Amino acid sequence: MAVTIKDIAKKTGLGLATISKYINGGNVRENNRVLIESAIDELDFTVNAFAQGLKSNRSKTIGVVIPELNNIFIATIISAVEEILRQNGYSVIVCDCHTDEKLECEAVQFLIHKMVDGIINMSVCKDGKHLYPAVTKNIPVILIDRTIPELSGKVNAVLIDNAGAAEAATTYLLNQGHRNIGILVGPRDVYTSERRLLGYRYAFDSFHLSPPEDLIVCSDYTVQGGYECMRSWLSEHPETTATFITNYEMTLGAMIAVNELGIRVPDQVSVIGFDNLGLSQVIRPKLTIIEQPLEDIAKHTAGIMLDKLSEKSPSNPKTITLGTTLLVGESVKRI
Amino acid sequence: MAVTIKDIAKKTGLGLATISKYINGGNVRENNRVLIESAIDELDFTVNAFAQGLKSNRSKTIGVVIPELNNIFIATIISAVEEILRQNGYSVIVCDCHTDEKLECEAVQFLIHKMVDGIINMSVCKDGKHLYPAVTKNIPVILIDRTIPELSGKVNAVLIDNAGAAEAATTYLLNQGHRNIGILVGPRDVYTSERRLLGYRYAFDSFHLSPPEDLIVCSDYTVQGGYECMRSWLSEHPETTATFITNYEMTLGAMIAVNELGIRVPDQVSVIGFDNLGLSQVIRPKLTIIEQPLEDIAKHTAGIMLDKLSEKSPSNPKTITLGTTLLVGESVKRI
DNA sequence: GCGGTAAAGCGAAACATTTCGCTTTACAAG
DNA sequence: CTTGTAAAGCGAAATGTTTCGCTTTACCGC
Repeated sequence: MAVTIKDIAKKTGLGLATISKYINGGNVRENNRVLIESAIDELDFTVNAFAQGLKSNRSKTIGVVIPELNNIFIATIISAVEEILRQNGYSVIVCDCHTDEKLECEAVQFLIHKMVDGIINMSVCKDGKHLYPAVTKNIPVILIDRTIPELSGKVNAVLIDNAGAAEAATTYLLNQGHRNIGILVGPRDVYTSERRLLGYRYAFDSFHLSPPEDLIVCSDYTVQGGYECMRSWLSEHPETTATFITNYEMTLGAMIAVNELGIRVPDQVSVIGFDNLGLSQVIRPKLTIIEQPLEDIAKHTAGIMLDKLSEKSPSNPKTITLGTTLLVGESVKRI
Repeated sequence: MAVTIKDIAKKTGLGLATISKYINGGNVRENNRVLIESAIDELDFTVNAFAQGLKSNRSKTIGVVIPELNNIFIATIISAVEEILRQNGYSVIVCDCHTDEKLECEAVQFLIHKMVDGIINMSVCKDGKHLYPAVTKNIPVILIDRTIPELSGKVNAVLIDNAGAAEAATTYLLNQGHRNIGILVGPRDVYTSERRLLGYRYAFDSFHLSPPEDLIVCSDYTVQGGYECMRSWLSEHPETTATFITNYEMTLGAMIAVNELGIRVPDQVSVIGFDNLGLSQVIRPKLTIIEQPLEDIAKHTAGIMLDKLSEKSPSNPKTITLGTTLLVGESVKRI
């Protein structure tokens, strides 16, 4: 039925090995190259990826396991990673585990069955057990955004300097004269959340001040969470002069709350948000925000993966930590 | 190196065909089943997907080609489709073509090389040429959200009743006494855009009225577009009493503009938005919106795909059109 | 205990490619 | 014209599964 390299060999009078060599980018005599190419065109040949995989044990496919596809921060990174990988001939299988550890664990096994050559994971599970099957089989793994101490030395990671980002934002607010600075972080046990809170405390430490513990709030990284928190800050803690919201969704929620209540930013309250995505650019006053280098995260992730897949002997895992930028807008007032 | 069914056959004393049968869910004598299962456990056997594919010519993989992964409407649908397909053993390869026809065309060929069993596509290309290679090879195709007349009868489609949705929204506004009703649609040549504008006109027709052509605006389905358009309506067309914004991003942009200008909704202007996603639920006043049945779109898409893949002889392509719901909130005033 | 029948089991061939270990070819220098 | 060498070409074996067309087994009712 289908056209195979045998047919190409027959048509050109060349051997199987030569056709195979041509396909895999090997050198072939010029006239034979022409011959092969015209035969391929004429018979409409395409190589059979199954047979290739069977021999080479490589699928040219990468598995991606994420907590929610339906999240612009995650989708933006994955979209950029996918683009680079596809340009290099790799397809990307996406598994959305809906922030469920069991589904995440199953997703990893599913991907291994599907013979993926590597796995990229923004992890839900804290101890990394779900990745053991991949590590055991020497499948390269790259953690993004969140690291897992138990897996240190076994897997790669591309992170951002969360503590540094939060410290920079908080320091900026302190330098502008603020002291009653609220911070809104995500769930207590999420890596980025912990680190961002830590950075906030560092900044106060540097100023030899204690942070206002009343104004430290853990929420859940959702719009709803940001909305509610901002309302309660404004009503229950009117002493709050500045707020630092540590992710995109919560920043939006907080700005909606502010708008609804008719509170003027930065006159009545200063705001530093997180992530320079879609809406951040439209909101007025122009937000002062921490910008994560999403494009760089994607580039490094794809780059490390391609490196690991092309190297003959396995090298040591890499961890890359990228810096963030404080984009100064008009949402912080000097007091 | 790897454990194969031969090893299982050897260990259990059974034949190759029996092991294969067991793996594929065939009947096996109870004691043999136990024997096979313990051998599989002991040797840590997993079937080799390449060899399976080579014989069966099926990858149990579906390709998805979309304009932007980084779009909550699209990501929500894909996430739900992926979940259902994965539960059925299918993996999903995502190709984000960044609203570029050339990339879209390449993505389809890429997926065919990757031996996908089916393709799901929210199409950028208007004439469907990019899908010919798939149609020719009898690979099932499902279009979502946007149809392509040229491909009618050759591919499946899951759509929503765009005209009906727009007609319902417009009729509602007319019934509330509005006449100067603005509509903001997407790019002129996008299917959903055309249909939604058509529905708007139908509604005016039913009332034996002509729509206010000044207030019909084409934008680009982005937050920025919604923001700018709402500002210009409010300043250049103060006669506007109601607006119908026909997608999620533009709805957000419009609401930001309204908030910034301190315009009261619905007292000064009534608004009907589109898509009951994330932010729509947080914005006050509670928006009156057209809700698309995202979950149903996903269910039907995955369902049709699984049907097509399991049927022995190819049946005629299906087109499903789903209805929308007008969720009445507090953003429309009776005048 | 026997015969009949449905279920279960079997081995070999086939799927399309890459790789191994050679042999052949081409071409330049002497 | 000969020789040496690097480049190119070659066929067979191997990869791990499913399918085909049978044969064997198990079990029921008589």
